[in-house]
Amino acid sequence: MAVRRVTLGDVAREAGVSLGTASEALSGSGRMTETTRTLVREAAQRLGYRANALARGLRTGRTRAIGLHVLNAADNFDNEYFREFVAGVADVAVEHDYDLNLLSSNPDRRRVVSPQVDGIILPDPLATDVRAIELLDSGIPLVAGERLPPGMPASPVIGIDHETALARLLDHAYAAGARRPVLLAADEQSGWGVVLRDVFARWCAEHDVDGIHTPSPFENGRFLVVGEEMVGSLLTRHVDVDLLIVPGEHAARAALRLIAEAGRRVGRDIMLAACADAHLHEVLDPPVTALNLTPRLLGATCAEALIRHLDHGTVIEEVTLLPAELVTRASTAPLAADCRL
Amino acid sequence: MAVRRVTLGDVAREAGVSLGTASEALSGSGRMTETTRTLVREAAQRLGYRANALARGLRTGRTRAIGLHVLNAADNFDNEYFREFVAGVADVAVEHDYDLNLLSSNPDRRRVVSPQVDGIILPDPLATDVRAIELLDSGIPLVAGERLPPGMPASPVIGIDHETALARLLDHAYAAGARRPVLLAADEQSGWGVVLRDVFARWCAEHDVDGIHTPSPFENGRFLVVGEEMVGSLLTRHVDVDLLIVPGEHAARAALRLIAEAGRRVGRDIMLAACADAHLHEVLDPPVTALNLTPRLLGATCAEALIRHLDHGTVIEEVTLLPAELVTRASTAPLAADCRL
DNA sequence: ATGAAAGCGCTAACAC
DNA sequence: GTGTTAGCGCTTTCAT
Repeated sequence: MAVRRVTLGDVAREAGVSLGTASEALSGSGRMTETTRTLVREAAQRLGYRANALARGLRTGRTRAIGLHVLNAADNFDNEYFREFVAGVADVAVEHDYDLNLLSSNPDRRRVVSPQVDGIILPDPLATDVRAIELLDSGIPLVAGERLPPGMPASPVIGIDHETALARLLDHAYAAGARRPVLLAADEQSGWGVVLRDVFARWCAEHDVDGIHTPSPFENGRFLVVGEEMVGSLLTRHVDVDLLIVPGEHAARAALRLIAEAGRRVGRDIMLAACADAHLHEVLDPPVTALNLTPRLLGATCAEALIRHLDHGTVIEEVTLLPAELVTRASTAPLAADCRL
Repeated sequence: MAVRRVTLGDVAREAGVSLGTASEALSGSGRMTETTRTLVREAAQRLGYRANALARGLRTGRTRAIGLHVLNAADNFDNEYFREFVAGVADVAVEHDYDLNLLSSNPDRRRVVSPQVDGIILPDPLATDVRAIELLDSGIPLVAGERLPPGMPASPVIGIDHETALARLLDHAYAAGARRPVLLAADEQSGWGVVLRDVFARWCAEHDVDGIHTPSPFENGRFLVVGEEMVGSLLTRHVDVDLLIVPGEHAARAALRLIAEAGRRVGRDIMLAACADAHLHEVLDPPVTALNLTPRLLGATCAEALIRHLDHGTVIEEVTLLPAELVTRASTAPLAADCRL
């Protein structure tokens, strides 16, 4: 099982030089005859030498790996948003020859070993996530991929300009006749939820509109179950709701069904929109308006900033916000004249 | 930037014991007074000690991380199949407190450091993938998540029983009137492609059916571009095609559009099915029949086997095949009587 | 230009 | 029961 690995010592012996020389020859550093260098290179090649990353890391304090904190892999991968974020990070990591470590994360249990990574990306930090807090406190270079909820240790953040995006969505729906909006969004444990709540409240006040905000569990496949009664009771309690804003594609799909079951029709007497776009929205019936949060770009930007910091010491800005784009589809078509408040 | 980390030496000094004692106290091994043990534990707690995984790994030869080889992260994450696979692996890794390393993989360049993982999962090995071959040869415990294409170094495999599944799909379509099937599937670089090709050929021979097999690029979002002319020309060259089998959801969606553009109607004069199911198939119009390859289960099974091997030395079977389920939907409804060959 | 040697933080074998 | 020590494979001074 344990294969005897070829070490640098083996290479040095094979090449007839000392350990230190072999090391420098391969790393390309320092002063050296081209002759010895190629000699060592050939020996390494011949033996199939591959440096032991652990030993190197122990010595240098660098691992050439970045960590991606994942709170609950199974649920998170259900979201296109998260998948795209990971893809963006992975893309950039590969490009810079960094490994990507999905940091295992049972939220209840503290880590007993420190993660063997040079830097960490923390997508969608949650206030209740013990491990995330641990990572924030660890002193390892870190960038949060979305704003931090209140109460968490500070950190550089790269996030989305939800303020502008949500306002634009609300404006769009308002123009189409919506006067009684409901926002189903992540709760205050997430920075996303906090921002959306605030923007929504402010917008409603400014437009003298009586909006309803209902914190909902984080968007994923389970929304189908959890959201069921939430949306159902909403629609029966507030029969005049004419705009339902849900977190993402799973909720949108569920909402579409629930709205139909409530005897209402999206595109005629009620609108539906999602805060995070996904391909699924294009094929739903009707297609669902959403905010394109450019998660792949966001992930890539986080990784880019982190790696640049690690490789060149570049300082990461305290807060960077990327714009989001409103993608309008049939689900927010103007209400029929006889359905307007 | 580089934070002075707390080492085991610090803990030992704080607790007033020696290094070795501190180590054993924390790892819970061997003989020891409860008193000293708690003494050390408390000191570690007080100092916020976190073991250095690198040093431990160097010493023990174990890292408690498994590697997942990803050929092209961006493309792969487009597929529900792959995402689910990763989610399954991640789930099990977390459960056993293993970290999951997405092994960065520029296929053209050899790795210069050996991956710091105890074992490797190789989903969908491709014959052309230099890094995959390298990993197979590395001697690191490995399990392939799908059968290996011919010519690759041997390895334990956990895959899907595509033989039974595809035959079942073909039988189903045959019963619904299909007599002129086309299989668009991965090419011979992938084990999946090879199996599908063989099964398809055998089935066609047995049923005296004139099937067409066209190797296609691996299923992902780019199918929309690549598959366009492929499907288009197929439909014009062979106007009597009455069953189109595509790799996955992206191809299915594209095919639906292309078939419509060719003036034909799925569910009436032509059938459509996919080799790998996805949620998208449920919401397409019409919903698309597909084989549920249970990718999450497959990923989990791979991880389970690998970790059991690493933790307990359990031998991994040479080949394990998981069953796939045929999920029939409207896209393979019986052909209208006047459209049958 | 090259060799020798120290030491990164940890575990395990061996003294006491 | 606990302390001492060697050494995992590597990089990096410091001599030569």
